[in-house]
Amino acid sequence: MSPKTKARVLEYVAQVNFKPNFQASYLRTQKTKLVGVILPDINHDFFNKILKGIITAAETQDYNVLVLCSNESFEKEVEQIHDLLQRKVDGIFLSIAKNTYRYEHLEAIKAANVPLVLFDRIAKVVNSIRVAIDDQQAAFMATEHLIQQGCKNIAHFRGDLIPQMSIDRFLGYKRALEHYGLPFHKEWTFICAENSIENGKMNAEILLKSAPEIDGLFTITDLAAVGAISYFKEQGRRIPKDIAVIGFSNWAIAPLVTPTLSSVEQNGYLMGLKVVELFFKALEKSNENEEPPIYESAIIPSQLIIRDSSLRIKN
Amino acid sequence: MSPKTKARVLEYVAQVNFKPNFQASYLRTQKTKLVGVILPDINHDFFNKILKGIITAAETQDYNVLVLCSNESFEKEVEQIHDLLQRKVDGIFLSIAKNTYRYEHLEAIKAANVPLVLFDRIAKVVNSIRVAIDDQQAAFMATEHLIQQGCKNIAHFRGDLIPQMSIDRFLGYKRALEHYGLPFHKEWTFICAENSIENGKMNAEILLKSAPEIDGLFTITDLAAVGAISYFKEQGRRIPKDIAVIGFSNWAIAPLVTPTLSSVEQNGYLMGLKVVELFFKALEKSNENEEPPIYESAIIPSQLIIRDSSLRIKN
DNA sequence: CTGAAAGCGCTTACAG
DNA sequence: CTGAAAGCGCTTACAG
Repeated sequence: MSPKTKARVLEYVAQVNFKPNFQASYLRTQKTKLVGVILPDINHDFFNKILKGIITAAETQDYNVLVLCSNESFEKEVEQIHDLLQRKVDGIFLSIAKNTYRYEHLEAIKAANVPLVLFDRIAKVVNSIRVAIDDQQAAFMATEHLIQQGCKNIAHFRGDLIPQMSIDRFLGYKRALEHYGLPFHKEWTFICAENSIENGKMNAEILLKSAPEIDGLFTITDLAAVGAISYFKEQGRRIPKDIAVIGFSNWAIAPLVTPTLSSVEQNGYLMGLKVVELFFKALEKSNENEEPPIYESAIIPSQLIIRDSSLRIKN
Repeated sequence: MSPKTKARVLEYVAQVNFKPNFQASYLRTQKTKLVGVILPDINHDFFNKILKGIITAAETQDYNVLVLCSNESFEKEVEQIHDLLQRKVDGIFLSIAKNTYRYEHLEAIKAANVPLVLFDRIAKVVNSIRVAIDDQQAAFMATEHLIQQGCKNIAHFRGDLIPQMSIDRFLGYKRALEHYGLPFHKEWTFICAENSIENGKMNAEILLKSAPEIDGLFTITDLAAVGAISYFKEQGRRIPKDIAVIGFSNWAIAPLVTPTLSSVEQNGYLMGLKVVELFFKALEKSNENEEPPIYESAIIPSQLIIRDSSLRIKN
């Protein structure tokens, strides 16, 4: 091909704006430039921030993101994993559903040699790339804060029994009580089966009737805290003077409710960026074909956001 | 092939759980079973509900959804449309960015013979499938409600000048004033350039200083309403007695703020389902190859949610 | 260095 | 009705 011809061809390519067809190039390269994300919930502040981080970071490398929603259903999660494998995505990012306790579907991902990144809702028994916050430590901080505000009888609304994050936040709460020499009453821990205001309200009612001496509450979600506060107020308890409350996740509603809600901020956007970063690293390494693979993990820092619902001592 | 062999083959197929490779079958069928969605914003209650509807409906037909975010940028939107076309998605669902006022990129979609569904943020000049609410009518209802609550001097915080929805809500407001014989003061209409509480606060300050006689406010978003209310309260105005306020979109925060915020509920989930439904219809029709194509549209009903911020007359 | 050919995993049109 | 072959749009290994 003469340089002249070459120039003409290149010019033509630019002119018609030729772009290779990803679908076709897959057959040779075995790369789809697609990643799949499975979220347990879509109408969810925190997962949305993560999603935004994932989409933003993926785009920088010409990756597109398939978004699926398991609706907190284990069966759906399994099905969707297999759909994504069939799609031949280059990576799968998963936050596991609340009632997922078996992990064959995750092993299938590994068997297919597809990088798996677990985020936020991770499974400790599955070896994989992980991005999460240190829930235990964050819950410790939140409980410690209530103690420092003078609370002596601190209750906890936890999540379901299975999810690791729910266990860890509970353990952080318990550890803080022990650390500061406060008694742990197991009947002051309630389960919020679903993430809703109503659930928080309901638990608050049972709690207050059985243990009126409560003066502090740490809840696994902000919605539960909002529900609890609304019940406490109905019952004439002053927040934070009679009962100090702190939630978790720092949802958009936290600064808007009355009193404004203290919470633990998790940087979801950063978490999303990190998920993609570790995925790209794994992709590179997969070329080197190390055996056994080494899975990187990342802990995203979380921080206390103190607002009116727990602030008794002002300076 | 003997029936026996056939049975054995089918058995084997079931046994190894054979699934065709979508990527490869595309080459022949020219169908990717992928649709692309471009949202102007991801951390956004309403768009999230739409997204959930889209993902849910698409899944029932084995379609997967690529989610992109234009971040309200026209340039990004153009780029992402071309990415999706390169991906050979079977359909594109778009809610256009605030500052989009040229539509060559949408014409490119049509030229590529890819069904386009515009939702929520539609462009009236582009002929395509559309799913939206009747913004003008909804804004009329909201303003009418304030009038019925006895407001005489009603201000409006509108959106940017370009988006159709922003224009329509403004027109609905204006039409209601006219219909009920109230004067329209153009200096009582303010632009909320961004969807934030701060913006609402800021506009409320200017408004109250220039027109202290204001006794009603209709805002284009709930966040703007929340901001305005907080400023009014700081200034000692009682809500709704001195100033009645109604927002738009009925975000999750609306029932949680104090006073609870009246708003216009838009059923985002239903809108998402409808987007996919009209897309599937268009797919079927495209086989019939009608010329010129007829674009179906759907109007999703919206409804007033009256809460404390505007309710003066209780019965 | 260049260019033609093979092959990725399917589907479909066609020959037998 | 069955089965072999062609072809979708790329990339890559290879022959010239």
